[in-house]
Amino acid sequence: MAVTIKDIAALAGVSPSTVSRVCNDNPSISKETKEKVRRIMAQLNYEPPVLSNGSANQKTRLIGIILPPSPWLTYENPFYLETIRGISQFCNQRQYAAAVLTGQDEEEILRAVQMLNQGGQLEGIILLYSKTEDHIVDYLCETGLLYVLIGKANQLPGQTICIDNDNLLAGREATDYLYRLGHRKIAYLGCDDMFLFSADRKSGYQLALLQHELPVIPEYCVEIEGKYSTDSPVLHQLLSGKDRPTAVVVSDDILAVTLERTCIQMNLSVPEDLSIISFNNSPFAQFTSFQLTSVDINAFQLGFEAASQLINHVENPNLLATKIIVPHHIVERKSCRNLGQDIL
Amino acid sequence: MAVTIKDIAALAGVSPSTVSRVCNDNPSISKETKEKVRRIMAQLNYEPPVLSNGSANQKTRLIGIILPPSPWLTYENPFYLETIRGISQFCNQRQYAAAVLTGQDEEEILRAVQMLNQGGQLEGIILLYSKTEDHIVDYLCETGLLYVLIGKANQLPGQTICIDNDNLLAGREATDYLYRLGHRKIAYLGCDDMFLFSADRKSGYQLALLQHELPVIPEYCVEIEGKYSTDSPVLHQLLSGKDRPTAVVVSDDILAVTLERTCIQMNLSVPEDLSIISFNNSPFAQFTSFQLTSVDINAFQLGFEAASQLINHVENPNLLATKIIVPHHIVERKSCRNLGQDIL
DNA sequence: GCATTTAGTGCAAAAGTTTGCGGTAAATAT
DNA sequence: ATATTTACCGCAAACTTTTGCACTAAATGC
Repeated sequence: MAVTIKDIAALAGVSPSTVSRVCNDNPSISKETKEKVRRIMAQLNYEPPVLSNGSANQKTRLIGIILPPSPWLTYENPFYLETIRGISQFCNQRQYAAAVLTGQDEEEILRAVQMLNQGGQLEGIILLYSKTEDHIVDYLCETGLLYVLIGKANQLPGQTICIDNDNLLAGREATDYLYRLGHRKIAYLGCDDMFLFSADRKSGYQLALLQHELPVIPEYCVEIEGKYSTDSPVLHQLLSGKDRPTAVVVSDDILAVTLERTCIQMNLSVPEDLSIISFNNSPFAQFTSFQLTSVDINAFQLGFEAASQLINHVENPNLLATKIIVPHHIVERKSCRNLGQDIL
Repeated sequence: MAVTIKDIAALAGVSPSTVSRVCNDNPSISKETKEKVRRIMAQLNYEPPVLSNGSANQKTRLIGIILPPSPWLTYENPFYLETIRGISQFCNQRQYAAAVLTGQDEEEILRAVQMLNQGGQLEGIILLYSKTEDHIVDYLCETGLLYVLIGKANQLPGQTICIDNDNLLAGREATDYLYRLGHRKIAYLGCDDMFLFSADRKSGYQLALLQHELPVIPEYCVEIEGKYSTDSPVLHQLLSGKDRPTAVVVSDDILAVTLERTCIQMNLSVPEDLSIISFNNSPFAQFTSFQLTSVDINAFQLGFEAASQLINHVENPNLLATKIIVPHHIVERKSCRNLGQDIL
C-alpha cells in the first residue's frame, strides 16, 4: 500500500494534520517542523495526491479541452497540438491536469462533458475554437461551469473569458505589408464566415484598403464554404479575368496552399504572378515549395494564457471575465513579390 | 453543495450502500431497487464521480500521455494530434481521462510524471514515441508503473506493451511499389536511427531490394540527423553524380518535402527526375504542389488501440504484455513516376 | 411444517486528507 | 511575578464512497 501522511506523521513524530498543513504550506506551522516533515516526505518519496485528494477536498484540479467539431479544419491543423501543449505546460506547472474530451460527434462530446461535470470532477473547460450555435457552450452557460474560449465570444460576450489574437489588426497588417511591397490590387480569401477569426481578418483587410484609399471591391472578397478544393469556381473566377489581383490575403495556410495549387492549374506562379500572405504560420508553410509568408499567431501562448486565465478564475471565483490578446507577427518568406514601388 | 448518494438514498428510501452498489451495478441488488434508484439519480442529475471518487476507491482512472521530447519532430507533426484523439476517444468511452503531460525539457516531464505517479494518481502512461536511452521509460520500469509504447520496445522487450505498425513490411511494400513502377535505382532516406521506426523501414527497404535481387548500395542509404535542412550535404550528394537514384523511400513526409525542396534547388523535378514515396500520410502530403504518395499508418487507430491495451491491463493486472500491429496502406498520389516497365 | 439455503439490504468501519477548535508552552506586557 | 497574548500543534469531526459482515424475509428441501 502506498505511503500516506499518517506514515509521515508517525516518522516525524507529529500529527497527520500537521503533515497536511505542511503540504499546503500553512503559515501556522513553524519553519523547523516544516523542514523536518519535508525531509521525511522526500525520504519516503511521498507526494501528496494533489488532484482530487479524497472527499475532504473538493478540488479536482482537472480541466477539459475540447477540439473543434469539424474534422477537416481541425485534425489536419497542427495549430491545435501547439495550443494543447501550451495548455498542458501551464497546467503541469500549476499542478493541474488537462484532459482532451473527444467523441464521434458533438453529442458524444457533450455527454462526456456532462458526465464529468455533473460528477463534480471538472474545474473548467477550454474550448479551442469559437463558433455560432454551439450546444456545448449552451450547456456550459446553463450549468455555470467555468470555461474559456480561444477565439471570440458570441454567446454572452462580456461575461466570457476569451483568449484571442487581434485578428482585425493582423488582417490590417497583412494587407499593409502587401501595400508596402507596392501591391494595389489586393484580394481577400477566407473560409466560412461562421468562424469568427476569418470575419475579423476580413474586416482588417477592408479597413486597410480604406486607409490607403484603395477601393473595396466585392469581387475581391471571396469566401469558400465547407471543404477546400482546388476546383472551386470562386477561386478560378478570382484568378481569371483582366482585373486579376496581384496579391491575396488568405485566412489560413491550408487555404493558401489550395490557392497556390489552383494557380498551378491555371499556369500562374507564386510570387511572380500572384503574391500570397496568410495566417497561422503552420509548419508546412515553410515546406511548401513556394515558402509561404504567414502571420504567426503564437498558438502555444494562446493555450498557455487560456490555461492561466482558467486557473486564475478557478482559484479566485470573484474575478471578472477578461479578454486576453496574444500578439502576432509576420514571418516573411518568399510568397510575396516586391513590386518595386516600396514607399519606405 | 452537490448532490451525493446520501441524497439519492434518502429519496429512494434505501441506504447509501445500496445506492453505491447500484452505481457499480452490483449483482446482489434486485432489479426493482436498481430501477427505482436509477430513476431518482436521473431525476437529480446525479452522476457518480467516476474518476478518483474519494479515498475509499483507489482508482483514479487517469492516464498520462507523453509527447516525444524533440520539438522539431513532434510539434510540427499532425500525426500526434490524431493519435491523441484516438486515445481520448477510447478513454472517454470507458470513463477514463487522458491528460497530456508536458514540460520544457525531458527533466520537467519526468518530474510531472513522478509527481502524479508517487501521488498514486496515475493508472498508466502512453508514450507517443519510442527511442533509445529514455529516462522516462527507465523511471517507469523502476517504479513498475504500467505503460504502453507507440512504437517498438527497446528496454525490456517482451514485457512491454507496444502498439506499432509493421514498419518493416511497410518499408518493403513501399519499395515494392517503386519496383513495380519500373524503378531499379531506389534509395532510402531516413532520420536518426535512434528512432526505431526509421530503422525498421530501412530494413524493409533492404529486404525488398534483396528479394528483387537488386544490389544494396551503402551510398543509397542515407540518414539525416537532427533538424532537417535543404542544405544538407548528404542530400546534395545523394542527388548529384551519375548514379543518381530514380526513386527514394523516405521515412516521413516532412523529410520528403525537404528532399523535394532540395530537388528544386538542384533543378530536378518530382516525379519526372525523382520519384518519392514516404510515410505517415500527413495532411500536407496532399497539399504540397507535387502531391506526395505516402503510406498511411492510421494514427488515430494507433492511439485508440494503445488506450484500449492500457485500460485492459489496468483492469486485469495479470494480463501479459502484448504487441499490437495496426495496418497501413499506401495512398497513391502523384509523386511516383511509372517508368513503363510495369510488370503487372 | 421445520430446517436450510438464498436473495436482498443495511450497518458501520474504512479509506486519506482537511479544518475548526481547543490546548499548551513560550513570549510579551504590566 | 502575574496576566495576557502569540505561535504552534493536536484532536476529532467531516467529506463521500466502498465493502465486509450481519441480518431479515422469502424460497427451497426434506
